[in-house]
Amino acid sequence: MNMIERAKEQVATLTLRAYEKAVAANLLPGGVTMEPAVEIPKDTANGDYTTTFCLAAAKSMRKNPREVAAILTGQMDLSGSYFTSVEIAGPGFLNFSLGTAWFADTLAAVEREGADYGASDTLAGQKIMVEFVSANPTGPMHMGNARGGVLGDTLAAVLEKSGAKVWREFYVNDAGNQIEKFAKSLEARYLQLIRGEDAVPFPEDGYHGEDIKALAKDFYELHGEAYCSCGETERHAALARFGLERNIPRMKADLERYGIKYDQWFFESSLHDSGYVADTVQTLTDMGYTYEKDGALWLSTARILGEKLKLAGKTDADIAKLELKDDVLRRANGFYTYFAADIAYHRNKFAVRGFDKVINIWGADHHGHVARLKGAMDALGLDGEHRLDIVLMQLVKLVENGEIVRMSKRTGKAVSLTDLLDLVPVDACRYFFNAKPESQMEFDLGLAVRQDSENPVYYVQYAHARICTLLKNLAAEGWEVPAADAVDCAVLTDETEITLIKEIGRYGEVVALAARNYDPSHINRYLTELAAAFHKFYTACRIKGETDSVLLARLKLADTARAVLKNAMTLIGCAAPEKM
RNA sequence: GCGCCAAUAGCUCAGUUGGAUAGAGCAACUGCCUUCUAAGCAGUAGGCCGGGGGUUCGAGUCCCUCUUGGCGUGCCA
Repeated sequence: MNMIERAKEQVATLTLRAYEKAVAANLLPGGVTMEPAVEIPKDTANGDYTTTFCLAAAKSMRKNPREVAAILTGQMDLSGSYFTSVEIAGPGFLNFSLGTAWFADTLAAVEREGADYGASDTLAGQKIMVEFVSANPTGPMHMGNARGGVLGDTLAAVLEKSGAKVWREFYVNDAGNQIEKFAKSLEARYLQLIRGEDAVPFPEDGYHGEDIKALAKDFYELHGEAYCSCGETERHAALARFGLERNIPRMKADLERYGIKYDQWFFESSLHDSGYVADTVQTLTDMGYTYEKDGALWLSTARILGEKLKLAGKTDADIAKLELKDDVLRRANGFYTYFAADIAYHRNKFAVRGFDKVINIWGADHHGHVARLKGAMDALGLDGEHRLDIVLMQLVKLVENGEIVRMSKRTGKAVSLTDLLDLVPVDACRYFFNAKPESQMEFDLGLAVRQDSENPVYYVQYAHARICTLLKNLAAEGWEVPAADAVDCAVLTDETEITLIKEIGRYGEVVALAARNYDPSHINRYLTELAAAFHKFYTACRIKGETDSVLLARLKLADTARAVLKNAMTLIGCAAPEKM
């Protein structure tokens, strides 16, 4: 249980105990069974914790909420608790104020738990896969992939911190139509090198990027004209294989520069080769979810989703309005669609590899796919509704000189991750891209280049470096950081000291929130607030030259702040430098 | 047309399950370094929380509706 949960639990217990005493003394009617709701007021003038119990329970007691509150405070015994006072406020809030017992417990918890501080076991025993980026291996990755990479990796870390066993996976789309398109594009560039640019037309829907030309050139230098006169199928296969063998290691290298490492790179082709796609489609057919039309095999998506919506309480008219459509699984030409492979892939995640939960980070442009994939999992009896979660991430709008730069592989104007990292340091990228997934973001290239002290990541890193120097200077004078139980928290009375301890104590709650909401950006904001709390403390309170008990308590407080800053920065993948 | 996401300070965004006087950073302005890192701190200014209805003790938050922006609605992936 984290420090906030412990305090909240005490508020609820104290309130209920006071209520029971009031009932026993015939001051209030009995029979109220509701659990007191405990909140943290926005304004600390209203205490550190507040309960709305009196507001909520007053009605059934046929009393005024303030009256109930007055009776409860009269019966309340705070001795031995974290709290030093309880006050009635506003329409009937009960406001509790924290005392040194909670401060001491917080410092002790950070000391005891070390790198595990902030961790919980809320997801213990859960095997979770986070699949993210999964960019097409047909070209370099772009800004949207950078955001997905940071988001996925940080989310995975946050879930790990909550006790889950997390598997990071990259799905490599090395089969299907776009690989064929990739091969045809390479083929055109390759033949152009041999026969001249005007002699070979470039496919209209091919990949126009410079990287394709470069790959074709490398291929030509390696194989010469050997693949000029062979059959088209053989040439396509050779070119595609060559291209993928070049591109995939580059993607790995780019992601590693961001500190992102996967447990597995899963190849779509393996699902086709093993017959698992065919088997999955056959299974759906055996279950009666498919039919043939116009030579293709269709999945009855409309029926599957329609029945699901009906169970959820939608009317036939509502459902009709959605104009649900069926999907092709196997084309008339005999090839399986991407959708069929994706169903097989997700069936594999659940049925073969046994993940309890699968989280996919997708670009918002794929959202039309969410319901269909979940429906297909439901049809297979794998409960996609509850076990498959899709985090939709809005795309990054790249802006340069006020102009929007399109991020498309086809136009070839994309800014690659490599380019980006040459401009902006990794820490800044990780911090910047770790934003709320559903918010659209603009990335101004001009701004990125001169992103130095303006970037909030430096604010946070500076706080950490500042503490490290401070500790070093004090150590040189013979002052060692004391153990928590040797610190007298009663001397920590300055407002900035108390705010800082409260920030430190809040960390576990922030991690839990980030995990619950699948939104690791909570950690970013927390870091800014923790750093601010330290900077304010540092400005208001001196350490050197104070009396021993004050010096030691402040030294311990600073060191504890340092530990939590480092803990949280590590969690989001940012370095915590010891000097700047 | 239908669907998903968004709309809060000049800009980028916070705002937990509905709670008390809506917050922070950047930009602007004013102060603070002979004493532990000024990449910092203190202060000033900046708001019909897109519009309108509803639900209730109480709405930025929930429901309806309208407006604006992004995205989707392929035998593409």
